[in-house]
Amino acid sequence: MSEPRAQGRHAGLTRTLVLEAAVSLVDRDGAAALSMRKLANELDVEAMTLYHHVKNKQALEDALVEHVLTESLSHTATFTSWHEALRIYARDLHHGLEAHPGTVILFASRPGLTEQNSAAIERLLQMLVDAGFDPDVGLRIIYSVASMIIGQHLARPADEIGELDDHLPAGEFPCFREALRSGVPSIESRVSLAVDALIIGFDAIRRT
Amino acid sequence: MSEPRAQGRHAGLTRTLVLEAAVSLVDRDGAAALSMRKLANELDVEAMTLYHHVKNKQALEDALVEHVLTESLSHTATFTSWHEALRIYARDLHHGLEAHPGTVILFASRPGLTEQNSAAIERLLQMLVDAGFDPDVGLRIIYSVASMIIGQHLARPADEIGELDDHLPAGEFPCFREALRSGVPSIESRVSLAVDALIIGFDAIRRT
DNA sequence: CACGGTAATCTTACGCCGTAAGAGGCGTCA
DNA sequence: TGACGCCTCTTACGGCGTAAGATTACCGTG
Repeated sequence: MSEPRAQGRHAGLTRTLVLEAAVSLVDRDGAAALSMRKLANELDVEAMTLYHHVKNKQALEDALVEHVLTESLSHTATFTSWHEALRIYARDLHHGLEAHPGTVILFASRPGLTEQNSAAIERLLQMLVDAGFDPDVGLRIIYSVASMIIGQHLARPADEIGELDDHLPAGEFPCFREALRSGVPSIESRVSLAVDALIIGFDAIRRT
Repeated sequence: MSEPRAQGRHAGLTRTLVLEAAVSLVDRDGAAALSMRKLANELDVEAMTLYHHVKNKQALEDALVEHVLTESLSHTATFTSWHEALRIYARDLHHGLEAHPGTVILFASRPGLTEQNSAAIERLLQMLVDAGFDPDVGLRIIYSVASMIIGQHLARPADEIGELDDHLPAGEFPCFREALRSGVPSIESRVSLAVDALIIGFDAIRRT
């Protein structure tokens, strides 16, 4: 909010500072509100200045995805079973997206194969193969868990169902309404049920 | 591509024509390439003309989601079991997204509680409740399946892994590489495995 | 046929957006 | 001191969604 800086006056900007400001902005206002100009404004800088610290907007978005993944998948615990490993991967991803809900839509449009994520996948695959899964089945298992978590975070039943509950003829969709008696299902309850089911199912498939 | 029409000259536009052109454009160039101006251009019309047929761009995107859902969930078969019902719901959604891959990202950002979808959910819930699931568990089951399908369609391993396979030190990620020996996992194989696992898991949960 | 209303279309304009091109001050090191 | 390179700003372009309003064709009524 200060006065415009003369050309050449350093602002002390850093790639890290840029990314942190971007995460804050996205957490506060959502990914749709992320623009180079708004982000620059938050940093008291002109938009073009950002291009010295990130290649372009797409690279910035990739970096945000990487930031969230690095933050959530950082620990290098060793696991006692593939169940536990999968469950912890799911939990970490879930918590990361919960901490930065605005970034979910970025996960939906960017690859997400960061260093951290590849390493986590490698560790998971190792455990799955050791447990008797074919490597390609193991990979599909990991994709299933990650896809499900991201998909669940994209779905906002609260947003969707609010309207439904109102402008419906009251006699329609009795089961749907009954299912909502105790409120809209929380993301925790949805993720938890799906992770449980997937792991039970994978275990059964392993034994065939 | 004809000459500009004088004001007031009718172009014979229809909401349906607009939506069909939008689906074609998105199927051809992706959702990011959908703009009111480009869509208008496809229809030989000025951008503002479209606003007589759709409220705004967001409503247009909602309508595209509805279009795909209506197309894929249209049939009203009766099912013999909740397994079968879930499986067919998953298959229909999967086929719909496969037919219009460009729209997947719209499913990720828009609610998607269309008439067709609500009706399909109601039918599914009915079967799940009859089979002994609590209504709220049934709803979470449906959310799990839908989220997983959409998440799987958002993930493009081919895009992601191509680069990985190249710029990696060749000694790293041995399991990951091994899992890719027979190629990147197809979306069919990923969806199929995940649907199987989910249904086995839900069945086990039901019996507890 | 005349006429008036309504629906469909175009025109113009505004404030956003990403970013290409280039100018200018500052620190550093020879 | 001078030269160079880094960081920052300025300007500009073409694209975006869409508000406001002008223009014309069509249709129902007398």
